[in-house]
Amino acid sequence: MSITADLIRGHTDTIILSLLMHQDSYGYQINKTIAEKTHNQYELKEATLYTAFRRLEQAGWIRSYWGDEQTGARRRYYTITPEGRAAYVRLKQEWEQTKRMIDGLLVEEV
Amino acid sequence: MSITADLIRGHTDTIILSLLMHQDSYGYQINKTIAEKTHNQYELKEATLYTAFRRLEQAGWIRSYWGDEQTGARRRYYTITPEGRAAYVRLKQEWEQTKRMIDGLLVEEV
DNA sequence: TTATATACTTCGTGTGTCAAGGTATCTCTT
DNA sequence: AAGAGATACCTTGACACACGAAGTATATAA
Repeated sequence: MSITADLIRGHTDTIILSLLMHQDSYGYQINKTIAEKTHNQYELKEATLYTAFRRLEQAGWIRSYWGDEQTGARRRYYTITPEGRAAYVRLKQEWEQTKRMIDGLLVEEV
Repeated sequence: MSITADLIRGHTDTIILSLLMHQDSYGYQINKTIAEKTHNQYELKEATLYTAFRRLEQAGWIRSYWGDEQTGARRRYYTITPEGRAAYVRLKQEWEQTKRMIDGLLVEEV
């Protein structure tokens, strides 16, 4: 989409988990939601997105199931697990801490 | 040091440039300053640090010269170039933008 | 019928981080 | 005089995440 890319690295999982906190969703929709919420400033690359799903499922933080669409392409839905919710809380705290840390390191006066 | 690690990825260069905005410095000291400023929450691994220096010098954002220490280990000092200062301004803006973006994506209610 | 949107997947590559190892000098303690 | 610890730098190889590119398949709008 624009600038950002490497700066997000490491936050992908947190972002995905965050969206799943509300409700189950599937890859394509999750990405559209991200685009929407960031006013089209950001969108995950498909490969990144699906890699993250596999990683999160591997970690036991999400579970997946096929939707029962009668029409259109099949959708693989994801649910966040209790462990995933706990992980999200941790990751969010880490984000807050990291944010403060970086802010403390970057000088104001330019 | 603690938690953080992957979350910083991509901000290393910005942090180093930020410290060089004040004054010239050398690897070891830069790392100590980071540790100090973050209350020992964070410190770059040496390999990461020196890799970053090479990358930044390659990009023309910093220049290096040997200090004239009469005693103790030799020190390679780094100076930020005008291009480096311009880059820093950009990187800091990108950080602010990324920060807002991620904040907008992470739900409050847990 | 062609293009576009929806939807998922896999493979190979690149970049940044880091563990581990190395070199060398100085100071403080024993 | 020997040894430990701090200071200071450097290189190599491995790993993880992100991503470009390509492929599959269905539905709809032009």
